[in-house]
Amino acid sequence: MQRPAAATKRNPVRRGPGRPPGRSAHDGLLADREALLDAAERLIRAHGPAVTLDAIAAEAGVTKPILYRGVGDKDALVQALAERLVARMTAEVTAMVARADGPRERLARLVGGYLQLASLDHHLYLYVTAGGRSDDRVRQALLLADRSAQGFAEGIAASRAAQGADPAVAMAWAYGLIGALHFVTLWWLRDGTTDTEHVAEQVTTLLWSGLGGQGATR
Amino acid sequence: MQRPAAATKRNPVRRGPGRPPGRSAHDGLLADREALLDAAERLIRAHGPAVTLDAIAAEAGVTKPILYRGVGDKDALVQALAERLVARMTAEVTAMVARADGPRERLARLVGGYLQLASLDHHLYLYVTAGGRSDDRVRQALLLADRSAQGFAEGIAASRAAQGADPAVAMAWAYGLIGALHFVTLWWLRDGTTDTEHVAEQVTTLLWSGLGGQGATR
DNA sequence: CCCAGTATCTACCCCGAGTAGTTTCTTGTC
DNA sequence: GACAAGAAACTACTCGGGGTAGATACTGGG
Repeated sequence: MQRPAAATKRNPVRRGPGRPPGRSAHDGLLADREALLDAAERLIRAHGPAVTLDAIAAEAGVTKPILYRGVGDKDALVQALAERLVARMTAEVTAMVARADGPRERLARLVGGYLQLASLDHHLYLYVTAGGRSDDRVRQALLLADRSAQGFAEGIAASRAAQGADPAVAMAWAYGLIGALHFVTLWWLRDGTTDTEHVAEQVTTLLWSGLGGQGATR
Repeated sequence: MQRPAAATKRNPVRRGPGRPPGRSAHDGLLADREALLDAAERLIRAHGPAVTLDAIAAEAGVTKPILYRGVGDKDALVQALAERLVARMTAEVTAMVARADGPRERLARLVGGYLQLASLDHHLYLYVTAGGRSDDRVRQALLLADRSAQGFAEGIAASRAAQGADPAVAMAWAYGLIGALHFVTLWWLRDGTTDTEHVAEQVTTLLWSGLGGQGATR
């Protein structure tokens, strides 16, 4: 029940718990949600997907409870980062796709863009696709997919409907597409045997023409 | 430096560390590698993918160090279980595929078999695809894929060569295929909106004819 | 000036992976 | 057959990361 040691009012030797002295509120603009997520991204980019929540909080200049208040638990962090990553990738890929001629070329740009963006952010990509702690492993694995499948599915359904084909396949196709992209990305990030363009072209061919390959020669 | 309590020679009240009395060696045939893996599978099937190594050891009638001696660390366990699962799935799917007519029908059986077998063993499937602890998350995600991609790739390369097409796409296609199957499986296991056959048919169509869909009407 | 309320930190808990060290059994040797 | 060296198997620990409780300092209204 006694002050730990010689911790007089302005003594910087802090020991016990409690809000630290100094630092009046609104001092720096620390610790809002976006700043926390920015710090997490920075650290993951720099140190790989194995960073701890303590380290992320420290990078943001705060401590764990603040991180929990602002973002939530680790699953929530992963989910928030996934949403930001998906938003960025979607925007970039959409822009790439817009500058394309036929539908096949659009697919080619999508595949190439996905590979390229994932490799640029590959630590973050890994954190988001495999970083979770949840018992519900499925949620983690499908996080990226869930966020982008809706958009994919709409595109697929619209395209199919325009062709007079059944649009009900959209969801299954969306997850299949993303799964294919994801695994090829992981494989390519790990082994990196071929160059991007080559792999992208191969995957595009698979996704466009299928194993049946009626149009595969190209 | 004294015996904990009243633990006389035949007193079943064991306290301190040390090999337990009784149990002469070769008593029961416990604790060989296969028995350990069997116990792990049993427990995962029964209790989901969140089982601990302690629990697995207990299920096998031994303790953690024995599990480590027989199998290795958690990554090794996951890998060993993945190999067994892949072996079983490959055998079953191969048998199914053998009873099929054309190449498209073979693909359809492969897809359907994959979905069906994964759903039968879905806890184990999740443990193997998402259960690892490794910092190298990629390895975990690709474990199943690595084990089966080789076989897929050979099949693809052979088929392509027979058609006079470039077999170099085989590896990329194999990972793409498995990724598509895996994500559709996860999605379907989680949401389960449609019945197996329907989803399998949709995925088969995607993989056989692609998004281009020159032969998509079937 | 004081008190309620709020912000933030330190120090802890929990749980699971992995390991050290102790005890018992076995087997070879005299 | 007694004994010692070594193998086998256990208990109990450390370590590390996620998550939380409780202590302490700042802020603003009465």
